[in-house]
Amino acid sequence: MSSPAKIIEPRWERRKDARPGELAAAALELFIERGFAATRLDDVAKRAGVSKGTLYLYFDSKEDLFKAVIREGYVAPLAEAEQFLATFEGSSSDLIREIFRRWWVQVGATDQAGMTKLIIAEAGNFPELARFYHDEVIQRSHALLDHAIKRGIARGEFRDVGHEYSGRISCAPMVMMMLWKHSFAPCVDHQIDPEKYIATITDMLLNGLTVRESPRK
Amino acid sequence: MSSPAKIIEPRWERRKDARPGELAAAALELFIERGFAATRLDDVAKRAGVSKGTLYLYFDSKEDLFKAVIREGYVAPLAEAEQFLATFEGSSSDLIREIFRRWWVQVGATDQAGMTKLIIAEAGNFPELARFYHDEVIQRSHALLDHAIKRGIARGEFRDVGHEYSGRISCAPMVMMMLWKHSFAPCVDHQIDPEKYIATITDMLLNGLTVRESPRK
DNA sequence: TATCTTAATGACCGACCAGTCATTTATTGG
DNA sequence: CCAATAAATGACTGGTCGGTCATTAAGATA
Repeated sequence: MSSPAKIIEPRWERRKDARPGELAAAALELFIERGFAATRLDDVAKRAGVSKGTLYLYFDSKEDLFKAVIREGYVAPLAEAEQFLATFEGSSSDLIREIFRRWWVQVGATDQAGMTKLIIAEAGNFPELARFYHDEVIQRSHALLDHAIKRGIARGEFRDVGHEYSGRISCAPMVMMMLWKHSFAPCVDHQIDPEKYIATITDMLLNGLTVRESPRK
Repeated sequence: MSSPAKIIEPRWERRKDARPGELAAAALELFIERGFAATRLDDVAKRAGVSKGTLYLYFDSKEDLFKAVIREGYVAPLAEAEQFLATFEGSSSDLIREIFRRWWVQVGATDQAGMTKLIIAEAGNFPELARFYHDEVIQRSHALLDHAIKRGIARGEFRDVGHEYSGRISCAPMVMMMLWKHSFAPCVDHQIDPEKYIATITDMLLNGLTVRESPRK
């Protein structure tokens, strides 16, 4: 009944180097999907194609795994954005538009966007991680927008709207779209069209609601 | 050894009418503090001064308790806001300003604001609850702002910014402030001044960033 | 091919918690 | 004062999941 040339598959392979990365990637997916507490390490291991015991060969605890995922996640599209801002030469309106566009392509549309929700959700349980994320990501994002707005003011393109909260407020609709994508979007049928949404943001942000005597582009 | 005039304290009292409200209030506090999944019903009961068994006399399940908390906190202020909008007679700019002001006083500054974070955090694990919150709170909030903007357009006060996302975008900065208050604010020292923040929102929302030929109030 | 090292396994433990229900006791009404 | 009623209790159950460890077997070495 058994084929004569049967190849015996090994039950598992030794891949010491690849395991941590694969486990962290699996954990990222599940943390984003379910949150920290609700993610079972059995599931993380299964998604990485190993057993839970193997996970504990590479990470001391669930929290250790979480920290590893966070550290690995704060990549440098932000650094790139800061570079872009420093060398941009067009109008400040175009700069704002371009920042939002890149933000969406490089972060918002990727899995990384789910990290925002994750951190907000777990901030209470892991204040030290929240602080880290705040300093490395949030602070810098706000500063980026703030800087773009200051540039506009300095060039006489923008009104002086006060420098304390303008960056934060500008970011809010983008952040909300990312949060939406990873919270309500999967369970209600009301999807957001990113392109149209971003177009509306920039229009509202730049031109405001009230009518103008002399409308601008 | 025992005093002769000893008053025997009853171990508990019958207070059928007061229990549900007290339990819901205790649940709100703990849900905000720890999240939905991490809140133990034993603790809710203890904080309300009863046993867990009593909780189940008034609520069918943990989810049922959650829905009761939502209904109690949001439904009334929203209905009031809808009523306010329908009868408001001033300028649409003032209407927007007043909506934000009331939003903050009635929800944002209260414990209820923490439910927003909670729902975003747990939406993936409890889609039923997310749907409920979406239909009862979010949809109506967006519609409210949207309606105010439409009113402004109809009266020739506002530009037509497209009706698909304008309500949602207008809400975003307020929602972000509520999220901030219940996530990062407790663990970083960067506090937000609500009054100043709201003033900046309304200014930016109404007037936009770009300079005007003829500035408005 | 025989032996050794260690990556990987998975059964197991103990703590935790939503939800149940038989029992207790405050309150009411005759 | 004495049932009768039902509000409230808290021990208990069944299932879940983070973390452990004795065992297994893949791959290296000679």
